[in-house]
Amino acid sequence: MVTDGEQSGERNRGAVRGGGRWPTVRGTHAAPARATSRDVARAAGVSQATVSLVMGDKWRGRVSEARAEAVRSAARELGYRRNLAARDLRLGRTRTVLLVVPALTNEFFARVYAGAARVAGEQGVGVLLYPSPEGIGPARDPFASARAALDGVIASSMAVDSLAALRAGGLPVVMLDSDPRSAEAAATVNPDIADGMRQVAAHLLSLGHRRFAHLAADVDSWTFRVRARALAEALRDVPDARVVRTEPAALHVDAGRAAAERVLSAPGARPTALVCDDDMLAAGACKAARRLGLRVPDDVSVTGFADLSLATAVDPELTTVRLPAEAVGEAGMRALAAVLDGRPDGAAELPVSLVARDSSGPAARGA
Amino acid sequence: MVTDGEQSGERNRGAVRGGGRWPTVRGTHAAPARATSRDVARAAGVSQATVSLVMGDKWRGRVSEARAEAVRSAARELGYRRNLAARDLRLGRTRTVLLVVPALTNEFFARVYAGAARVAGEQGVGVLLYPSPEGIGPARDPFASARAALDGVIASSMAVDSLAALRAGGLPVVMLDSDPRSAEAAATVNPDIADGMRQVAAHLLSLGHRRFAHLAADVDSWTFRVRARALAEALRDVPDARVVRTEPAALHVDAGRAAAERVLSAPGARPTALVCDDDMLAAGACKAARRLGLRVPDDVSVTGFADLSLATAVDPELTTVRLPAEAVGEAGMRALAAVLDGRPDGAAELPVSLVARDSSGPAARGA
DNA sequence: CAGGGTCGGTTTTACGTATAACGTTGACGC
DNA sequence: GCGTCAACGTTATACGTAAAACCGACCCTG
Repeated sequence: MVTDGEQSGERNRGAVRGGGRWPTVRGTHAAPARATSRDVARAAGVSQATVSLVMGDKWRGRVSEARAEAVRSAARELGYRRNLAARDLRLGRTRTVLLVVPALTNEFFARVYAGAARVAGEQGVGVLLYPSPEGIGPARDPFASARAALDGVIASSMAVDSLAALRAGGLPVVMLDSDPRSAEAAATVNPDIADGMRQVAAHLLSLGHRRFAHLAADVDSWTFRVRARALAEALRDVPDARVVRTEPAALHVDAGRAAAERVLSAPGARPTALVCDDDMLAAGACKAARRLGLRVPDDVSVTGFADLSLATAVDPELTTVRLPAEAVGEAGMRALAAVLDGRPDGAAELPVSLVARDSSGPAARGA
Repeated sequence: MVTDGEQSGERNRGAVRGGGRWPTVRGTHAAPARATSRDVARAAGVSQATVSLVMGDKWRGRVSEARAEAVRSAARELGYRRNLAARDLRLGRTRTVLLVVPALTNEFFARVYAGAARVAGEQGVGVLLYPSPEGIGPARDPFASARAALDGVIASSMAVDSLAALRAGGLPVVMLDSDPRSAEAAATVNPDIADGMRQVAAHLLSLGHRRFAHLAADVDSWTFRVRARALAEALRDVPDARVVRTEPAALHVDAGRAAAERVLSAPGARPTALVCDDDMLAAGACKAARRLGLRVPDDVSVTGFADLSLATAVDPELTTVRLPAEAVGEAGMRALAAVLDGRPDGAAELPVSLVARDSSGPAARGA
């Protein structure tokens, strides 16, 4: 039934190739010599095409259960794994997506990446990173570092100001932290930022705070605009609540410290609560308070955003909003996979939660 | 000279394929329809093989300068880029390496990754990450998440206790932060940890410190063993210098705080300087000091290791040893590339430098 | 002038997979 | 008993590249 001996010459050649192709490093270096679908076919007594069908899970009405099982067990026996290069070549795809984030050294994005990479690993796709060398800010040429072909793009709105360059490549794009109504993206994934800020406001209001300062980040992106708007809306209905907005500060501890020093030493009634756009700014605000001889939270409360590890490294530990960074990455990757499969995906919104720690407390009486 | 019309049917089929293969997402979606080496060959009036030679930069004595230039300009004209899937298939390689690090959320490793990814990008290779889900600690099955074929591995000694599992795959391995004399790795890349610790010791000695505590990390890996040894050796020749070693603490701020509290409140003469294995431990030590009513650096000096962004986020800012994390990643990637090219690479040692900030100061007199 | 080398290319082939196109075998209705 | 159809597989082919094998022409050398 199965022609057997005729192909042995071909196999021998394969062995020779294996020996020559792998340079012997440091003396010993075994050639992997992986099994191909043809090897599996031979072992299972079927044709190569059948193996492809079974391994690709496309055999529903085309291969009998018995043969399918034979193929699977032969594959297991030989340790067969599909050659991804050959598969990609045949399918004309890349199994590679580009993740555009401002900076990996920002823990939030490192965690977004970790989440995306985990899902990508499950799906057998690779994640290329566009490492913006300059930190937070628009990436000039997202393709500069990724000359390789791509299947799709996941981008943070903090790294790209316009999708024009990305769309020019004709690639589907999933946006993170961006306006869900943006029609440019194939899908969007956002933590529920507005809700987070509402929780912060409710927390501080319940502690008796009425004079707020909003320590804003200087990044012009959806996620920060939402913070500002949500805070303003949450305080609108409280009769005696007031909020001043500092001039925007760069996303660094030191910029946060400088901005906080200014607002805390400004003339007039001092705010009793500093609502910061990010944990790094909040850490800076705590430093500022200490330098001015103020105690946190006795004299002034401080809240952050993100819940980075930094939040518990500083003293006092920060009250902050925990953003599901890993989940953002995971959802982004899944959304892109869906789009690539032709299933259009909509806008996902992920829940967030307030973590109350030591940097917030009751408002000082009559201060 | 070049047969021209005969192949047009083939090309037409290609166009049809392009239309069918790319699912139309959200209405408009242009098919990329990339140029192949054969298209370039036709445009330049040469054979496909010649294009391959020229693009692969292997034409030194095999193709005339005139033709090579013709090929290059035709390629530029058509926007030709090599199809990596086809290339990989032909060469039997993967252009993918695995980076095994304890955790991306550890800023040090995020920076190592960033460096490696940058070099990898230049070389057109992808970097797969083994994301150890449990934080610092040995990775059980480095291949579990990376079922794809690999060309090589870069691993931190903090993530793998033994190379056995990696070597079993028959892959070349570059080790980071590991014993350079280890014969198992094809190459090693290390920051000059010993020198860093010597600089710390010299700095503190010059400030008059004589009673030291070494706040050690509980990770059993080369990089931490070297810290301990180098500190001991640096103090050996100083007559009245004494160093106590705390029981090892996990690499977290909180563990550092707990260990520091113990050593600072132990009976007997209190150490005037806390030498910590990592910035996170140092941050914890500062918290501990404050809780015990001690001032840093007036009552006790604290030093860290790594120079993470955390070092300047806490108050006071940490005196620490700056480790060239990005450079470690870059060197690791280059070393692996060298090994893969058959050029064996040795042990690289990268310079480090002490950054003196506010957490270290003159030893308290007679304390 | 024969024999060999070198230069500058081309032809051909194989990498391993997915899938369109094409048999083969029976069962079944009429 | 014959056409039809479905179920089950197989054959053949193309994806785009790299490189081995081949080949003509020209040059040198004895």
